[in-house]
Amino acid sequence: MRQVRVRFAPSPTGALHIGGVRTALYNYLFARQQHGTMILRIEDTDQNRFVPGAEAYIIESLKWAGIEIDEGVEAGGPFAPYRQSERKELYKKYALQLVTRGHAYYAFDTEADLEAMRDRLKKAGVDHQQYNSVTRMTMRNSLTLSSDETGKLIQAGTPYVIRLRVPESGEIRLQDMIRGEVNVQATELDDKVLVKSDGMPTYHLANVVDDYLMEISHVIRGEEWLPSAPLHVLLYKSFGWEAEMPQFAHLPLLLKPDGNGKLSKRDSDRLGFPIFPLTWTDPNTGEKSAGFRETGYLPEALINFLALLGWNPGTGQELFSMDELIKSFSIDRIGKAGAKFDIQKAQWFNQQHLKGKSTKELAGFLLRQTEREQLLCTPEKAEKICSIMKERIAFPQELLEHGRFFFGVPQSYDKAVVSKKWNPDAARAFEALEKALKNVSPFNAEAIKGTVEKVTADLGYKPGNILQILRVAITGGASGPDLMMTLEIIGEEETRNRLRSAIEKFNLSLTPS
RNA sequence: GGCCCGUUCGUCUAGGGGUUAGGACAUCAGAUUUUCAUUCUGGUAACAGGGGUUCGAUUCCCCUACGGGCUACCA
Repeated sequence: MRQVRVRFAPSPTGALHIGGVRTALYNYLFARQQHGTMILRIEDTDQNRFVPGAEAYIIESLKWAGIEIDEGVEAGGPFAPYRQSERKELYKKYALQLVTRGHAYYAFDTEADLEAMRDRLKKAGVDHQQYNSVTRMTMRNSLTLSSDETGKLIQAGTPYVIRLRVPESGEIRLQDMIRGEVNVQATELDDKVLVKSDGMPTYHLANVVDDYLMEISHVIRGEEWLPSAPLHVLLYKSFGWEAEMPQFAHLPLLLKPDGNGKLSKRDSDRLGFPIFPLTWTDPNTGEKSAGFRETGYLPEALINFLALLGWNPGTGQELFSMDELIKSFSIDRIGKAGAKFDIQKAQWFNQQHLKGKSTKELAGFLLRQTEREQLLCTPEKAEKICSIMKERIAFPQELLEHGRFFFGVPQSYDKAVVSKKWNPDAARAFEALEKALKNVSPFNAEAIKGTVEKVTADLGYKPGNILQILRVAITGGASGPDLMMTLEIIGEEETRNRLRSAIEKFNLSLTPS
C-alpha cells in the first residue's frame, strides 16, 4: 500500500463554495486517518478568470474550518511550487513529450474554423459535434498538414493548441471508489485541448501532470469531474504512468434545498443563508456575500454538518468532533446520490456544538459582544448569564440579542401581557415585592424565590398570576431564561428600580390618554 | 440532443431477498416548566413506475420516468 497523499485543488476564481469545503474536508479526513499528507494546490491556469484575493480567501477558510494543510502554496513542501501558473513550462514539456510519441498533436484551427465544423456536423445530424477521431482529419492540424507546413506555421508564430489524440476505438475503464466501474467508449471522448494558445495548460493536463509529479495516491473530488475522468485515465496511459495512477473517488454533489440543481451563490441570496465559509466581497462587483463564520456558525458545527452530507458512519452517531470524524471516516460509506443542503439541520448542529462549549468559552463570546457595543460586563456576570442562556441559543450572538435586558432597562414591554396581567392585584404585589426585596441577603435566586412566594402568599395570590408580568417588568419580554436567576444577576438595586419604573409605566398604559 | 451518474419519510440517511422498513432534522400532539427555550413521551410521514428472476422483492436484472452532471483554448 502506497503512502497516502491527497490534494485539494481549487481554482482561485472567487470565494470557496461550501461544496468545496466539503471536498477539502473529505480529503483531509482521509489523509489524517491514513497518516497521509494533505496538499493544497492552486489551479490558476485560466488567467481570464483569476480573481484577486481568492487564494487568500481559500487559505483563510480552510484555516477557520480546521482543515490543516501539510503541503501547499502557503505551507511549502518538496514539490513546490504549488501554484500551477508557476509551473507553466513544466506542462509544456510533458505535452511535447506526448506529441513526440504520437499521443498529441498541434492544431491551428481558429475559433471560426471550430464553429464551422460544429455547424456542419449539427446539420448532418451528428450527435456529438466534437473535435475527435473522425473530425480531426478535416481540420488544420499536424495530422493533416505535412511536418514541413506544421513547422513553418509554428515558426511563423501562428497560434496553436496541443490536442490529445484519442484512440479511434476501444473502451476506457476506470474503477471509482464510490461508483464502482465506469466505462466509456473512446469514440465518445473528444480530442481535448491540453495546451492553450496562450501556452497555459488546461485543467486536464495540469491536473494529471501535477498529480503524477506530486505523487498523489487518491483523487477525491466532486462528481462534476466524473465525465472527464476517463480522459484523465487516457492521459495517464499515454504518459505511461498507469502504475502511478491515483485511485479516484467522485463525491456526490451538494444540491439546492428546494427545487433542483447544484447549490449556487444565487440560492444563498434567495433563501437567506450563507453558502460561503467566510464573508466574501467580490472585488469586481463589490457585491458582498454572507459567510458562515460571520453568521455565527462554529467551525466545528459546520464541519460536522458537512461531513454528514453524503457520508455516514453507519452507527447512528450524529455529533462528531474533527478527531472523531477522522477516526470514523471511510470512503466506502460515502453515498452516491446528491444531497440537498438543509440549513435547519446546520442550525441544529450549531446549537448542539454550542451546548458542548463550557460556560467560560461562551462567556468569552458574550464579553466580545458587550465590548463591541461598549456595554459594561464583568467576566463573572458574563458567566452567570451564559450559564442560564446556554440551552436557549443556536448562535453565539443570541447571547446578547436575547439577553439585552441584562445590560439595561427594557426599551419596550410586551403589550399583550401588560394589558392582560396588569391589574390592582399585580400592582399591590409589585409594591410589596419591591419593599421585601430590599431585605433579601444574600440576593440570590433561591432567596428571591422564597421572597416572591412569601409576598404573594401573604396577599393571598398565586405566584403564577404575577410571575409573567414580573418577567415583563424586568426583561420587557414574555419569555426568557429562568426569572429568579435573572433577578440575581441584575441585582437588588436594579431589580427594585425596574419594579418601580414598571409600576409607573404599566399604570400609565392602563389609563388611555 | 449525446454521454455519464443517480433515485428509501418534506430533508439527511440506515437497512437489505422474508423487517411492525430504523435513526436524525423539520413538523404535529401530550407531559414537565410561572412563561419561552430545554428535556421527555407519542404521532404523521418513504422504498419513483412497469416488467422479469424468485416460493418470496424495497433489496438482484432490464426498461421507462424523473433528477443531476458533463458536453469550452473554464475549472
